[in-house]
Amino acid sequence: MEQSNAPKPARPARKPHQGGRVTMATVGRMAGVSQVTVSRALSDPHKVSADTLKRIQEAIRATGFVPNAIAGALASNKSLLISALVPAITNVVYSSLLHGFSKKMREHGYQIMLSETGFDPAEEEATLAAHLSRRPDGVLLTGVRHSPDVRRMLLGARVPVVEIWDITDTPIDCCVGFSHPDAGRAVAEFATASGYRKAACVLAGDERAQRRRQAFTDRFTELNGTEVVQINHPEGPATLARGRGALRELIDKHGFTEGVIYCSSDLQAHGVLIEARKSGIRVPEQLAVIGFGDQEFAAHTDPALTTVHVNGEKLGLSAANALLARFRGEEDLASVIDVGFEVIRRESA
Amino acid sequence: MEQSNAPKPARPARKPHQGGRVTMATVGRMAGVSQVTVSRALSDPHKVSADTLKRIQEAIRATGFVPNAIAGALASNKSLLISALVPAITNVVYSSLLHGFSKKMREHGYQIMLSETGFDPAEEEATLAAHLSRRPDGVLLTGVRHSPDVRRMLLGARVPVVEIWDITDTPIDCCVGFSHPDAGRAVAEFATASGYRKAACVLAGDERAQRRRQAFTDRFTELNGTEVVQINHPEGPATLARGRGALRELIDKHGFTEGVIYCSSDLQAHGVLIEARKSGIRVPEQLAVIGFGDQEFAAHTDPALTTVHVNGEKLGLSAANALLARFRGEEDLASVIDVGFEVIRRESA
DNA sequence: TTGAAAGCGCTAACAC
DNA sequence: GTGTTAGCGCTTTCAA
Repeated sequence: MEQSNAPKPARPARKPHQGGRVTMATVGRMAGVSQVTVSRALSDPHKVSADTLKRIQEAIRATGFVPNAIAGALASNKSLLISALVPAITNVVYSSLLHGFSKKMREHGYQIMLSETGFDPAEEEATLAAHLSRRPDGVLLTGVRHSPDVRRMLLGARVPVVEIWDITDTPIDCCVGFSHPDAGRAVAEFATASGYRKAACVLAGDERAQRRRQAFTDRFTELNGTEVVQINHPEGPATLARGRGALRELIDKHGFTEGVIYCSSDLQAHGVLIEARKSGIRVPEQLAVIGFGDQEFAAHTDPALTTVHVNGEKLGLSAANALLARFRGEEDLASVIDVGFEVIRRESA
Repeated sequence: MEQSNAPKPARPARKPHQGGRVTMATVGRMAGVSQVTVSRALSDPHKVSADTLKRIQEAIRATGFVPNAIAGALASNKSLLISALVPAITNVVYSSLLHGFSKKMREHGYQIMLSETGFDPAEEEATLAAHLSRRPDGVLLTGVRHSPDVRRMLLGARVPVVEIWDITDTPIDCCVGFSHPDAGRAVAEFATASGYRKAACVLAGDERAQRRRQAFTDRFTELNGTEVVQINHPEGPATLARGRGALRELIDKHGFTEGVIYCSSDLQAHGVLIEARKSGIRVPEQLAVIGFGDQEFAAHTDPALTTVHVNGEKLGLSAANALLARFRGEEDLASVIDVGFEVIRRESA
């Protein structure tokens, strides 16, 4: 009887997946080469002889082979996935950022895993955890204020991170954005220089809008010695309806009928414009209006909206470049990229 | 000398990854159990004794273990990833769909891999191929017109697919949307019933907008026996600026100064409204305006915009439910879900 | 230029 | 309740 220190005949511990899946092995068999050669043909075609390459390509076509990036990711420890967290994709500010960002990343073979956080830190944390388990090669976060757990998770994952739409001296890894307080102050100075001595703020939105408002208010008061009237809707999105309501409130409750109104978004500013027109208030003669964001429509309202321009698509692109540079392992990377902003004078102020 | 038909001592064919990565094995070692038990503790906690469970959870906390979903996906053949392709995320129509869709999917543990196709079939094809290599568990496509290659790839991947924002009798798998021609006809009938005998179409956008326009035109002509004036900007996005320009063109080149103007989007309709006001044209007395989409602002323009409402978030939710039902392997699944639309009469027509 | 072997970190299947 | 084994489909390494 044969000695049996040879390896035991393997017991099938597991049924194979449902039949028919085409793998590199299948393709290789068809082309008369091994599985590795197929892998090489795909990742480094010039490391394979022209003849085999052709046979492999034919086999791929014939079988309809689609490489399994999951297996590739596991083996190479590169997922080619980028995790992107934004507060709300229905907000054009963020979706246009993403547009520029993902375009660039896609060109380099990365796909975007996208989630909304709804301005909620707890949601951000939970979503980030879910994303990190998918082992993204990079992470895009909106804003620079994050929970300690978010920072900890990110640091632990040793993954490049870019925070956008704001800047700070202490980014997790790097940030691309602009100073919101600076923007608020710039508007206050612009308004003052334009001769307005009274002001109101119309706010709806996130913590960044709050900081713009605060800086505007402080600076305007400092320059003009007058209080700034505040209309705040911190909860929920900035909408045209809220802009209209805000002007009503300003007029009816605050008797605010002259001066400048600084809105936290173009959409609200547009609402103010509409309500002003409806109420027979002339803009900018009686009331001036300044928006924020310079969305497409801002140049085409009547009167055209004076606002603050930020190049969202370029910002998204810079963010992508920051990540890509990190993937390349470049040294001396900037950790704070300030893309700035610009006050655009049109007709409304 | 010992006989050597025993397996050869393994030669390290590959260096291990950089040190320090925490795996289930690490956690198990720390908790005094095997790796599988850790796996079970995570996926089926009640299959593990309370005591071990506690030790495992402690070990997880202590090590900062984050499960590797890539490895899980490879082993289980489930990626928990959904591929979503939309024409443009900066268009609120699509982003609000996505909002509802991804919310629901996320609740069930799925993450969204998102790409834009820019209304370009070739782009859609290339992006889909990239997505499919990531082995998504489901695919969301916008529209029902896709290249043969797209259909072939999808069928070959044997993955549930939901096509949204349009319907057809021959979906790849299933579709959730509404009939665009029906919507166009409904507007024609609404306009006719409202007493308008002359009409113009202002169009910018995709093939679906084209079909609405065509149906509107045919039906309006059929009912009123009058030609419908056409302003077409098939390339590029629908914008406020284009709406304004369209009205100028209608007035200056076509002498169109009475009747109803049907726009392919609310944004353009809003542009028409603004231009009309600026030109001293009364709406709806002289010119009536109808939009499409019922975006948030539509109810708050002045005059308020008459438009066609489609519940985008609900549509996204239905799409998610359709996929989830397929994941559950339910039988007798509807392959065409018509969510309908509604003409909303406000002040502009 | 090609191939063999090992292993990425997990889940499925089965035995105890 | 827990462990053992095999394997998911690739990439990496080394040898030829």
